[in-house]
Amino acid sequence: MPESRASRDEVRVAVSTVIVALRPHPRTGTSVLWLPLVRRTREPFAGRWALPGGWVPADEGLAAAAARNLFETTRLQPAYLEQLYAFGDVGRSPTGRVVSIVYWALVRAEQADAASEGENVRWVMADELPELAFDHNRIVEYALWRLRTKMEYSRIAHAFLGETFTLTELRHVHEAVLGRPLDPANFRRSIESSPAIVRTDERVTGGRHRPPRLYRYNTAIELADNGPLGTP
Amino acid sequence: MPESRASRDEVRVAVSTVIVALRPHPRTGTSVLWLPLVRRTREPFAGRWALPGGWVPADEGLAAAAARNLFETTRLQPAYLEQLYAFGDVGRSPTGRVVSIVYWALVRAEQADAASEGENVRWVMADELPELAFDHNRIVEYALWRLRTKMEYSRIAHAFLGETFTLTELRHVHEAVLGRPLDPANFRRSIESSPAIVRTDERVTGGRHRPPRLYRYNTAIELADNGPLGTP
DNA sequence: CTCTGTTCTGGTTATCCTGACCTTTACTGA
DNA sequence: TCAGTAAAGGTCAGGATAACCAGAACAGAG
Repeated sequence: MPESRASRDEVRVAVSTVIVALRPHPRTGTSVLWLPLVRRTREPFAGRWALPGGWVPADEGLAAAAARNLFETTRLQPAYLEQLYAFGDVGRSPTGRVVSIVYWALVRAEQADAASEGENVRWVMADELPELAFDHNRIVEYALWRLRTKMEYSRIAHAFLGETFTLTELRHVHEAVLGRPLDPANFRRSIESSPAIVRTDERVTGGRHRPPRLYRYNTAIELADNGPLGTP
Repeated sequence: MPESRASRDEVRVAVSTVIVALRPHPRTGTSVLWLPLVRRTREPFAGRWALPGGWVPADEGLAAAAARNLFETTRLQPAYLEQLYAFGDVGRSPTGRVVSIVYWALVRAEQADAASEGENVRWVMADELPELAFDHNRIVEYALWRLRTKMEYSRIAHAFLGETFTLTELRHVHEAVLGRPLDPANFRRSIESSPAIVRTDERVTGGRHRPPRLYRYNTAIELADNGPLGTP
């Protein structure tokens, strides 16, 4: 939520985005969830960390406004963007009534590494969040819950990976999101029975082990069932 | 969406509600989904049917505004109210930019029967909708999809029934929502294995058959997993 | 060249869940 | 007393899942 233009009898509309990336834990090295925060430069909550966002102009769609604000503050262009929830309690902002349409985005690890991290943008681990401005802690909590439940029936893991990937890479994404280890053999079976992911003939050599095959998403199949809205 | 107060550079916030009730089909007699529509009295779309709704005042929460608008236009007080989606495309309304926070509500059959149905409020079957104002057909379509997918893991069927109910009544609710018949024996097993619904010792006599037992929801258990927001 | 550690890959088994179907029970109304 | 109806409970096969085991294929050390 950006600067305030307080006024009575007016409901202002903002967009905020919860962005999630997969990066290694600094100590254990296992992949965990990270998200970028921006430092607020104005009141209210000046100096506090918050989710990237801004006001919605009259001539721009909600998703477009979320993506634009995200790019302007962090230079990130997410591989996945989905509406999460509209937060509109009366007391959310001390400077007037604000309804925030919150979006939820995933970025690939390469993008996250290349993203500008300066004075006012910082990546933090999802389970080590500081106290955020407004009700943003609650928003992040809800976003992570949605991520965990959605992973099961959708192909959102795709957003974290490149065009091709090994089964172990894909399994690491699932493990990071779900927070528990998965059996490699069973995971392989569940993926190979799904038409959304196809095996290629390519292999990856160079590791001290049997070379794994590369897989890719089957773009012809749309498995994620988001209902009549397509990608709501 | 109510009357327009067109102005440039301003994003107005409205709430609309998709309300669903279970009532018998006029010919077949089986229970199907119905929803109440209100006739628009002003431009744009004057004379067309639309979802009940209105503007959000600065001092009222989103869910509260949805419930109040719903009561004022239809006298309905839903047993269940949940946020569905925020629709905010630029061209939704011909009279300026409007972001509609759409809620989704269920009412019991008794309430639906007692509801005022006059010149400007009419109940229609979900699969025989007329052409609605704005993008409301698309909104209803999405709401019904959510209802069908959510029925599986939640206790929302409760909203359609009273305190106690027989398994057949509960099964009829599920059948109406899913649109297909369910095996009574298997349905019984799935319900009895769930801790959310408990069997009482009461029976219902009067039918020309073995008297069924009454069941009730276990209020101590919160099975519906709506995440950290509780009832988002 | 052989050995070893690692991960990939495929297979087996027990278990749970689901759907389809059948039988018995218990009531009302003719 | 009988017929009709729906409740209630049981069986059984098939599919999905989880846990576990074993061989295959590489890189690097010695």
